[in-house]
Amino acid sequence: MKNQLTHAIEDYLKAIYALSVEGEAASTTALAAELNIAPASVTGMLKRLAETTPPLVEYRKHRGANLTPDGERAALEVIRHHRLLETYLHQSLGFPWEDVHEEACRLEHVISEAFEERIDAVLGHPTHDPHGDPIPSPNLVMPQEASIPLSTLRPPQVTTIQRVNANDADLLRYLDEKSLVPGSKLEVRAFSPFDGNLTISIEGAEMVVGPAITHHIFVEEED
Amino acid sequence: MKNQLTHAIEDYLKAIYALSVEGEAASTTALAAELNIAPASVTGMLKRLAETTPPLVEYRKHRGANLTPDGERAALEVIRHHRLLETYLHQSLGFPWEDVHEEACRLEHVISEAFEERIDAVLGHPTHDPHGDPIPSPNLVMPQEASIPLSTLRPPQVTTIQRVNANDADLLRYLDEKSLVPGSKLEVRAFSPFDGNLTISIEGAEMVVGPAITHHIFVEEED
DNA sequence: ACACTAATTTAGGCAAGACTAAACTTTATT
DNA sequence: AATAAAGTTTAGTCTTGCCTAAATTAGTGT
Ligand SMILES: [Mn+2]
Ligand SMILES: [Mn+2]
Ligand SMILES: [Mn+2]
Ligand SMILES: [Mn+2]
Repeated sequence: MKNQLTHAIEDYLKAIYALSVEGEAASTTALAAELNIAPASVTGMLKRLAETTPPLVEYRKHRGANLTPDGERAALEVIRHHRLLETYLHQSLGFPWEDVHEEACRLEHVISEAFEERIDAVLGHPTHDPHGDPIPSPNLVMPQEASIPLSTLRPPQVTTIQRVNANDADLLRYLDEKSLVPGSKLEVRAFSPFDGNLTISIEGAEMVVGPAITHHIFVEEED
Repeated sequence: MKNQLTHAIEDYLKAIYALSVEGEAASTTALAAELNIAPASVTGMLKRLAETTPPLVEYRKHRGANLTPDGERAALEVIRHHRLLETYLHQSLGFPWEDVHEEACRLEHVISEAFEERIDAVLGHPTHDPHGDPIPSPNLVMPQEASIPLSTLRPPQVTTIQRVNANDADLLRYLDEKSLVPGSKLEVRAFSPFDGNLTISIEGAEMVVGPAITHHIFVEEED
């Protein structure tokens, strides 16, 4: 059962997990883009992943890939490592939040279960990483949470930032400066049609933010 | 200058460093034993390491390998990572000292300079790892320290444990139990010829230890 | 000097993971 | 339904890092 997965395989599984939300298969090109690998290479790897014992993905030519239960478990294990590491790097080692992803992406493949347990304990069993993404439980269940893009809100509206979905370090640094981080309360004051700008007030300050930003910020869902 | 070294290469350089104390070249077999790799494979790697730009080792057929200045710098960088990590795992994350080596051996190849600096700062710039080995300075100078095997002492003698040289986890666990760790003061009370046993008192307790143990314990040198 | 042994190298192979170029499907457009 | 565009797969190569078996070299004792 405990077959040693390579770093490469773990990254593939993680990417497939991320791209196959809602049961949709992850396409070859999407994976290639996500992983920065040529599409041809992805095809090769998907075939291998579908033929391991036990198979880690279900793969149909030209249709893309889905994780098998085994594959999903392996993916969640890596994601748990990743998110715990991000949290640890940020909270305990003082890494700026825009830097944690890259470091965690290397460490995630290498830490032992003992390491995982220790940082989990030191952090007090956190439920979310610094970007607001939920951390899978020790028995690998991913908490299901609903949130909607800030870009879809219309004034007047008060809400709280749940999650920030961005990889670009510069954008993350900017968001941090403006307090556009998980936990921040904000009020949507105005909406401009055509350009989709929102006027919001957050932490006492008022600001206008365009869709290139509001698209990446997820807030609590209304009832 | 900053060529990306692979994990495998880093482990070779570290092993060559360890085996080539006093300028002696590291032999193929010794490296093979240290790295758990077939001698033939070691030969192949040594040739590659001697032909990189810049060369990392100086290699002469049947004569073994020495590090070039570039190779030594790379080795010291990895050793610094390793020893800082061991210290961190032990002190900050509460890993038992017999487990830190294995974990550090994987992490050492993967942490960034930022990570290195953070844990160094959190630990207060430690000079020695949990086994008493000196940590190379940030600019990669290895402190030179003299110590002698406990097995060479003869009563009566009082000394302090400086360093423990062992990889076996069971032995390390045992030593820890008996307070045979760096920093412990001890008194050599008696020596048995033929079997080489030493009677020592440490932390109030008296005990007899054989050469299989005293060989691995290094104490401060007399003047 | 010679032969035996231990250490080392050579030769040939394999698996993982990547790439490019070319061929082929699927999907979208007209 | 025909065709163009986009997406995907096949085929062939490369590098890294390891392996085993066989050949060779160095070192030692006589
Ligand atoms: Mn990764
Ligand atoms: Mn884990
Ligand atoms: Mn290592
Ligand atoms: Mn470093």
